Amino acid sequence: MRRPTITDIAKQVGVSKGAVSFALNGRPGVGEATRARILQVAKEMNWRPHSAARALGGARAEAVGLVIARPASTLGVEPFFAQLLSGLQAGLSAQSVALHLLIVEDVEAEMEVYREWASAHRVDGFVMVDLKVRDPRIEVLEELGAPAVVLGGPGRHGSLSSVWADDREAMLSVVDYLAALGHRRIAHVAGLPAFRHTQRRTRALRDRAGRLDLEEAVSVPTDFSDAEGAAATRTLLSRARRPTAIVYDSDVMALAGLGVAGEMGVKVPDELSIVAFDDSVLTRIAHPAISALSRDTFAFGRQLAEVMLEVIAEPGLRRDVRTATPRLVVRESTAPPAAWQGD
Amino acid sequence: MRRPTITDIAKQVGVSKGAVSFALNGRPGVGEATRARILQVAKEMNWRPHSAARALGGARAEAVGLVIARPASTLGVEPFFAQLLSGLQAGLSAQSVALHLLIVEDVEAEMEVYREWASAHRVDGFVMVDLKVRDPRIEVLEELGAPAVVLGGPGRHGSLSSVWADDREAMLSVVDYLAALGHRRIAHVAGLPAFRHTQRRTRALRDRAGRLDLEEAVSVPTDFSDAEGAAATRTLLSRARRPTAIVYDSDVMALAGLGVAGEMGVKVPDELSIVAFDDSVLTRIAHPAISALSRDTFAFGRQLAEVMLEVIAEPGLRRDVRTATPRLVVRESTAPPAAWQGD
DNA sequence: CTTGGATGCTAAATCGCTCTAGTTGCCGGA
DNA sequence: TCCGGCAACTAGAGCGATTTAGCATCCAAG
Repeated sequence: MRRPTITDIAKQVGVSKGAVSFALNGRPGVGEATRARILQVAKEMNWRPHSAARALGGARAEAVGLVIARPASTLGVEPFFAQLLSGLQAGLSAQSVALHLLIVEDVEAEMEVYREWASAHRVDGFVMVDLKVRDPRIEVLEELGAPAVVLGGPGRHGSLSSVWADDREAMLSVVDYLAALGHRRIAHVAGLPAFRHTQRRTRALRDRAGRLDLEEAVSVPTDFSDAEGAAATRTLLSRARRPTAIVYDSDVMALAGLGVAGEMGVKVPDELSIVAFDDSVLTRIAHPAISALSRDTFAFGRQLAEVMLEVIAEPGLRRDVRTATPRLVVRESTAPPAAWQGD
Repeated sequence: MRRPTITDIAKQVGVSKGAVSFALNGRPGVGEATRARILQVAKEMNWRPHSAARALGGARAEAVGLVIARPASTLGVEPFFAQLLSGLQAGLSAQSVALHLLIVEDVEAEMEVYREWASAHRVDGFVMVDLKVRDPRIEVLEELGAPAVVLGGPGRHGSLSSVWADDREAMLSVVDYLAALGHRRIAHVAGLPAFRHTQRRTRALRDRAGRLDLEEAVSVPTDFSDAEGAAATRTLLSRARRPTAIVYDSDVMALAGLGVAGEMGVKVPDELSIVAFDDSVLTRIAHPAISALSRDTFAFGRQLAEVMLEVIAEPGLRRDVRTATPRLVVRESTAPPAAWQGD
């Protein structure tokens, strides 16, 4: 048995297709009695809209697209994305807008999907994550003229809207705190250098190190994996004068680093303080629990949704929203350095 | 400037729409020379297909749907899904079939999405995960007549195809190993009792406990969260005669349990052995590293894709594929119980 | 009694593509 | 020379919805 169409409903009720369309979309053009009968029959026949047909007509797709180009192994462990997705979806579904998520191999594929979805009216707008230094996706989205919101900033995202947290500010607060505890040799196990936020964090550390006159402040780039996080930690702790504090760009790497410290007999927090960018179950589960920069990622996703809906409603609008700066939650992994005896 | 359509191409080349359609889809009906010219112009105009229009005509959507009804907090930490997705996508994209992923609040919403996507021809088939005891989704999918593959089994999924790993066999291997080490009191921190696989694991433990004449073998249900995993562990370890081994239904809960053991001064593995169902970075990162039931989740996803494509190609076909049983990888968290002195 | 404007509805065009049923032109065979 | 057959291509219907133009009908005001 075929799926019912508005034509079937029209026949059944004895009115025209147009009338049915008006009734089902709650717009004027039909009387109350007819409208009620149409809705009744539609329900009985278990009718539901054919989104492809709607899209053809040029109507709203009532969906936004999110394409992520990342190896799944990275994606899996980071609670950040799941939380973000959850918030995003909550915000969108309030206006019954769906979220179309696709995970692809690389940025090339990601841009191709943008083009396809845009030209097929599959979505009304895009959310772009993992802003890179000189990001080619910006240009594609601008060219397509599709509403888009970039997660990340500030700046460097052309004419697109953005929602961002201040990574620089967050990093400064961590460095200040560690310096106040007495740390003079601080290392930073960073993420992919191609990411804008990695760059901002790295630069923040360097800037502040100069101002505070720290003895050492290195950033070691990694690919965000636990393996490279562990390797970087091993290298750092093998030095003659090893750092007394390490800041990790993700919770997974922090956990891996904690493991390496244990394996090398370096006591946390007595001989080494550890701080993680991004908070999650992992930092709380660990022993000792890891001090982390925490933020309400769910709320972040919600804000993203809000901005997205605004931009869709009013194309051409450009919004730049700065969200709350992640705040340092101190747990058991940070303490004054062992050798600290005043300045 | 409007997006180019086949009509534009037809005009430009000087042929009919039909010819263009034939050429672009690589089917007979046009000469080689014309075909080449059409493809050339299509490329120049940067044309790409409008999937909605295709779907309207009743053609393949070249996409499969995966809807997950889970709180994002659970989703985020478990690497299982990301790995699975990755494998699934790899398998599908080999035939350039896309994957449409949606995360929803509950099973009701999930079924609604099934109906919508099916009636809108948005996907050619569905992958269903998290098979429940008496699962209402089975009926919906059968009624829709859409090709579908269930992850989980064996049995209890009506006329739908399935891909599954033998949870029972896996649990038995763990229990046998622990018993061989000398453990007589084994606990099981289980997942949601509504899940089929939770049920199978629980039953396997109970069955084997009888056969091996164990002193104790309890299963404690949880919601898969680290919080409940920790709470269950606390309760178990607070008993007068506490278990000497605990099997956790997920890696996250195992990690949480390990934390609780540390906090209560129970030494792992000397006083307590820990085993995790599902392997990942987390079990390797932990200290001591956690013994876990490991499987190639990526390959699992790939197999899922294969079966999905087969079922789409030949509707009505029913396949039941049993994949490799997860194998126990022994790490540092398992050992003979401290008090063990022969029988 | 006529006119004007709502109101309630219909008919048909439209969106981009696929696919079937022709139509045309050319080649080879009798 | 004529015809059958095939390859190459065209015309146009159809997919399920939206949307616009237009047509009755009815009521109120002049």
